[in-house]
Amino acid sequence: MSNPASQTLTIGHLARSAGVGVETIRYYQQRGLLPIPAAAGAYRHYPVKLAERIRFVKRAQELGFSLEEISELLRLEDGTDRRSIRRITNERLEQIQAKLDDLSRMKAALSHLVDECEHTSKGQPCPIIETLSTPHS
Amino acid sequence: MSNPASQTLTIGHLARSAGVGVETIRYYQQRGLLPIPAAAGAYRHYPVKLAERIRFVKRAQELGFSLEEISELLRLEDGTDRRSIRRITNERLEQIQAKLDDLSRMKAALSHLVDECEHTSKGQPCPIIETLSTPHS
DNA sequence: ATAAACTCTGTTGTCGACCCCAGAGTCAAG
DNA sequence: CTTGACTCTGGGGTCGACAACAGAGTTTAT
Repeated sequence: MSNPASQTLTIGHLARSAGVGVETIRYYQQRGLLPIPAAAGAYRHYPVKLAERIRFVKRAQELGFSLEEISELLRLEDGTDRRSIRRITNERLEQIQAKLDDLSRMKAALSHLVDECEHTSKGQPCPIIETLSTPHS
Repeated sequence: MSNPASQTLTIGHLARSAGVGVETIRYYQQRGLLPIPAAAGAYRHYPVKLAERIRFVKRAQELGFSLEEISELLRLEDGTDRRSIRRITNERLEQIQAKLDDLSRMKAALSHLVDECEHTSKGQPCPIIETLSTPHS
């Protein structure tokens, strides 16, 4: 405890304070999302501020950003290059839209099939199996 | 070519005729999605019919079924147990709906942010970065 | 008859985002 | 000063659906 400011934590405390596992932190370090502080003594001392950075990452993940995209965002973290930030975010939006369209198609197709399956007589083959069995519509 | 009916193919021909790679077929065999024909001679002879089964799998995958779910469906392939087939399909539909809701939330959040980012003055911090940096809304 | 192309079995690698373990060293409390 | 909880490095394992490769044997076309 010879730190002047003492605004540092061990990796375990940092992990708990950010709500992640220790391995997550180490993984982020490897990926370049977090700096690796120089070891003072045998253990490293992590600035408290890093907890914010970790939560940044976690929130971005909840919005569907990949760690790759997030490290791009982190490089722009000062917020000055808004055009780039919007570009990344818009790319994400396009991916989301594509996935939404995809899923909507699936949903429509499947609910249609369930519907048909419920309304065709028992003599007929099951439309779900039928559809999967024959060249695609 | 001493086959009587000769309705068989080598694995490579089967793969091409079904539009997949040889490894895919072997993988499906391991997973129990495809039977492993007894080897006649050194190579195995694959009934042409298997191509249909493979395409069944592929179409089901396009609709978002996992191989695990697909093997359930294959066990019901005769189409007699429609209730089970509908159950599986409905489960899939629920998963799809959940994912749709998820993505819609993300989309709303992100487009809102992009919008804000475009309309706040340059002196202010970028709202996208801001949002990612502070406790979640 | 020979070469190209294929098949067989079995193993390993890929992607993404971690989790878990081992073994050795270290720190803080009692 | 001991004990227990922690940290360090380095490795391996996980999930899903394959792809790639190795090395040996086989078939087919020329």
